Formats: sequence, C-alpha cells, structure tokens
Amino acid sequence: MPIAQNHLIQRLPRTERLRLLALCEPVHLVLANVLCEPGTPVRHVYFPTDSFISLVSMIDGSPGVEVGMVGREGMLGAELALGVATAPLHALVQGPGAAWRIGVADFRRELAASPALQQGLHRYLYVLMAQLATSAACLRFHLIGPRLARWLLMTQDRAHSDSFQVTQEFLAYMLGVRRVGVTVAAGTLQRSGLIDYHRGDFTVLDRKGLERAACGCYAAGQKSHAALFK
Amino acid sequence: MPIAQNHLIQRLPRTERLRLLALCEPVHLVLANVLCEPGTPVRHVYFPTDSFISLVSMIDGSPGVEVGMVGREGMLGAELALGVATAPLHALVQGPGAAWRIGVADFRRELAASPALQQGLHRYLYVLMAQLATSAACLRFHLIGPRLARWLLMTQDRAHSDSFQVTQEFLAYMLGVRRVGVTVAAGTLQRSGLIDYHRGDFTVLDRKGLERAACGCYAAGQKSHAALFK
DNA sequence: GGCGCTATGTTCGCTGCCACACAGTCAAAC
DNA sequence: GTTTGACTGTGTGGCAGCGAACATAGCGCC
Repeated sequence: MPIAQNHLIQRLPRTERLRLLALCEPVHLVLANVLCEPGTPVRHVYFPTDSFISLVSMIDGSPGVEVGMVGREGMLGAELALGVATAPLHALVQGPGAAWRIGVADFRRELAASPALQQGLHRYLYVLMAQLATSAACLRFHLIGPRLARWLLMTQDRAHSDSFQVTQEFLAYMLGVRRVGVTVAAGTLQRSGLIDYHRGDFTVLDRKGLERAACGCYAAGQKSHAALFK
Repeated sequence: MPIAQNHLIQRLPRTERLRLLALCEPVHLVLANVLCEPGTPVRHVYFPTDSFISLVSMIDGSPGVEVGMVGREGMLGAELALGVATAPLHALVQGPGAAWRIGVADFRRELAASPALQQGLHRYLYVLMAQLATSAACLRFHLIGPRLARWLLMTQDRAHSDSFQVTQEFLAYMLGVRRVGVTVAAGTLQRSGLIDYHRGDFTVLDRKGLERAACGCYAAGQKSHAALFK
C-alpha cells in the first residue's frame, strides 16, 4: 500500500506529514458502519485513502439525506480545526476500504503544532461548506435523474473505479427519494447506455455522457474544490 | 445607540473588543442590497446589530433559495477565519438597519492578534455549517406551511420586533417556492390567528402557536446555537 | 378623481413524486 | 433442489407544488 494516499496528508510538508503519519493507525472501514452521530463527542478522525464516507443530515422523523461525501480528498472530523469535538452530522461508510485513523487527543496536539495542517483543514472546511450549500439548492430544484447522475459521478471519483456496489434501496436513502424513483431514473440512464447495473453492481459506461446528464452541481463542486487545492 | 450590539463582538474580552471596535465603521444596511456574490473577493466583513442578512444559494439558472440567516448573533465574512477571502454565497440584506463594517485587511490583522476572536468565529462557523445541513434536509422534506412558520420565527428573532416588512414575492424567493404557495400558507397561518399581514407588513400574533406550527428545524437551530454559545 | 404600480388572491391543468401493493429475479444457505 | 431473503420492476391512486394566466385591492402621484 502506498503511503498516505490521502490528499490532505500528502500536501503537508515532509516533517509534519511524517509526524502525523506516526500517529496514524491503518483501519479498514466496513460498509454501512456508522462512524459518528450528531451531538455525540468525536473519538477519532478519519482520513480515507481507498474508502469513502457519506455525510447524512437527519431531521425529526424524516428518513435522512446525504449532504456531503468524504473521500481521499478530505477527512472526517475537520470540525476539530474549529475547536469543536462534537460531530455535526451522521457519517456512514459508503465505500468500504482503507483509511487512516487518529485519536482526538493526538490529533489535537498535532493540529496545534502544525500550521500547514490547520490551513489544510481550514480550506477543506470551506469546500465542505460550499458542498452543503450546493446540496441544499440541488435537493430543492433538481430532478431525480440528474441528481442520480451526479451521485454516480461523485462516487466513481471516490471509488477510483468504474464500478462499485450500491443497492437502489440505499441510493434512494442517500438521495432522499423512494426506491421506485431510483428504479425509474437508473433505468433511463441504463437505456441511454450511460451506465450498467445489476443487483447492486453499478458500472459507469460513458462518463462523458453521464457528466452531461448530471446537474450542474457536479461541475460546480469540482470547480470549487480545484479553486482551493490547486 | 448602545455600543456593539453584536454577540460575537460582545463576547470578546474588553481589550480585544475595544481594539476591534476601533476598526469598525457604523453603516446602515439598505433593504435588498447585495453584500457579496459567490466567487468574488470579500472586501468587508459585517457585524449586524439591528439588521440581518440572508445567505442565498443559487445553482445553474434556478431561482435561488435561502440557506442561512445572519443577525446580531453572527457575522458575514466568517470564512476569513478559514484563510479564505472569497464569498461562498450570495448575501443580501433582509432586514435593513445598523451594522458594523470592517475592511478585510484590518480584520485579518485583528484576527491574527486575537485568539478570542478566532475562537468566536470558529464556533460561529460550526453553527453555520449545522444550519446549512439542516436547511438541506428541511428543503427536501418539509412542507411550505411549517417552513414558512420557521422562517417567520427566525426573522422575528433577528428583527427584535413582532412585525417586519416583507412581501410574499420575496418570501417565495427565500423559501424557493412560488408566490402562490406562500399566499396559501400565509393565509392559513392568518386564519389560525398566528400572524397578521397586509401588503408587506407581517406581524406575529401568537409566537407559541407559531412555534408549534413550525417544523422542528427551528428548535434544532436554537439548540445548536445555544450549545456553542452558552 | 383618475392613473399606474405594486401586492395579493384565485383558478386550471399538469407533473414529479409519494404511499402502498404485488410480482418477478437472483444468490446463497440449507 | 428447494427455500429463504434481498433486490428489482411495475401499476394504481393521490397530493403538494408548479406554471401560467387573470382578477382584485390598496397606495402614491399627477
């Protein structure tokens, strides 16, 4: 396994990177595991390398909806850079795989000692805020089809593979719609030759086409990320 | 005018507060003024005292929708604490009135010199993130009626008055719905005796009742704010 | 008083999604 | 080989909200 395939870590200057990695413990994130719940104290922060995590907002009794994704471009627990050790959202493992894990106390110490780490987290928080704001409007105005296309693209980016596992049931939960809605939208994408899927195995066939089918929020997210991490 | 009726400023230790206020310039925010647009450099930060500001997320050609509110409990431009001087969202004046204004360069200097200011902004950013995430789910799942009630409550809080000016047209824009939808929902609230309104003048008659009519997101927002600024 | 502008109220047909129900399909366990 | 359970596809009826158009009401202004 190549060392520290996480962008936030990779960008650190050598000495700070090595010091942080010395605190890191490699873990395997298991599909559908819940890493934190809102209002509860954060115990560990996670830097996905080959895994990725969904951030889910839940209100009242409503089913919940994904408002952000964390892959190797980011981390879970960045709120520590704001001096807050309480999770703001549900976080559940969406793509199983490897990640680095650090205990909160260790991470806080290192954060205090590393301005570069602070800066990285700060910028990442900004990108995350932009993602949340975009999600809000996207949820309100965009139809299931384009939103599904966007979700598939974002997942493909973080899975580093053309195919990945996810059931329509789970997808519906992430998008905040009924499973039937996903069935219809996914069927349309498949008939257009953009994707192929079968019982939980999704494969992206035509990425360019999928980008055209997706709502502008995908491109907007790419752009906002690129602007801060060039 | 009482000095610094802004909570973020009030919480600073005396010396830092006075130093910050020395940089502040009092301004009057004019209704419907646009204070910043996403992607453009921030020139000033604002601390509302008797005014308040709406944060609006726009995508593609969609009309736009409010994802956050800034009153005297917060500020516009907190992203500077993340080292980013680019506005993430549209900000427009929703409640006209007084605010403190500081140029970016001055504010950055003061921010670097004041750990208490940093901490205040950090916590506020956390609350703002929670507000964005809640907005996303609220937009997706809640009906117009409860959302309107929530909006009226949040506005009443920031207007420090039982009545305030806002047309149904504008309200529809904030909530991301048609004006007709607002007409119906507002009519229902009025017939229930919770509010009174007439050509842009809204008055809250029964605050408790309005809280019952609002979606849980109002209470959730109150709670999240109270948890960090006790 | 009459004019024009802004704000509000109402209607109609439509659509995207919902809730519920049920049937078909595949894989792995027994 | 059959059973079991998870996943996927389809169909029906219903509803909140949409788009567009139109009607009314209050207000300032000449």
